[in-house]
Amino acid sequence: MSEPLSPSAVAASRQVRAVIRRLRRRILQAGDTGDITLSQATALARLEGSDGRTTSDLATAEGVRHQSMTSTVGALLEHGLVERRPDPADGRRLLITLTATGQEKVDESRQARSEWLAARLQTRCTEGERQTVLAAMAVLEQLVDD
Amino acid sequence: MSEPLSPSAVAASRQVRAVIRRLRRRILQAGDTGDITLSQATALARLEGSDGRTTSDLATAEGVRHQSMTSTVGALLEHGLVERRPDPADGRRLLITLTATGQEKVDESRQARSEWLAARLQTRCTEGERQTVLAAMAVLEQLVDD
DNA sequence: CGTATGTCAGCTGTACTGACATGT
DNA sequence: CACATGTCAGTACAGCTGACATAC
Repeated sequence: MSEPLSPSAVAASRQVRAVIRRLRRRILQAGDTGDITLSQATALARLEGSDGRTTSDLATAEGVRHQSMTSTVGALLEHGLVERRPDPADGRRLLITLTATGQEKVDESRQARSEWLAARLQTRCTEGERQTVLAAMAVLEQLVDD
Repeated sequence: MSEPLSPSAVAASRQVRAVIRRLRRRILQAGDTGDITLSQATALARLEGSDGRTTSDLATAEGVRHQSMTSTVGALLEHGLVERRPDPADGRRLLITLTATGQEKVDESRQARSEWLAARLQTRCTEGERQTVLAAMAVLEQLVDD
């Protein structure tokens, strides 16, 4: 319990907390694209190139509860951006796929640089810096998992 | 302007967003002292070492509307963590200061929230991984600044 | 008067927990 | 039976806008 923490652990902890607070605010602030919300757009992007993913699957990928993803997917359904069909192999599952409109939306978002962070990573970072960020995210992701 | 985004920019953007969502939830969970919320704790921390700041002042510092800060400060008042006194020089202003209990809370919250992440960075990462995280945070911090 | 400060009410976005039905 | 999937209801948090009073 009172094991000494290395300077880098303390420094990294403080830095991570400060950065995620600021990043989160900026991302949410820049997230108003008009018609669909940020969490909807994020889930939509994850469906690209998939034959069908379940709500629970998406929830795990996004790190939220499956109940939360149900409402996100529900909004996408109402917008006609995704459709559902039952999994013939497992009656509990409903497979979510992009509709043609949904696919257009994904392309549109990407083309229009609706992702504030992606645009900044592109224009204000070197490839090496982006690789560093990716590596760090892999490290942090492990820490979140139990 | 309309340059295509590199794969690493798109991948890093997605990863960062997923990781900050998970980290934030874990940090909230770990720092849950049961009484005050994260935004309250953040505002409280900003009052440390101050002779008195206004809600508008705090709102600007946190990058939120003054109406939003009013409710945050209101909660802190109800908890007895801050107190208000009118500014003798300007009748519109109410100066907010920490109470003794509020100062205790600042220290408490800071400890509770930073320990979880620091401990994990210590026990589950190598020194090299911690340096990678620190490097990535420096990169991301630049992106938040205008 | 215009501007700044502060409050109140109502809304949205996001994600949570709990309870429940159903299918494997 | 336990477990996974999905839905619905209710709650919490954090921010927003609009309307208003008050003080400079």
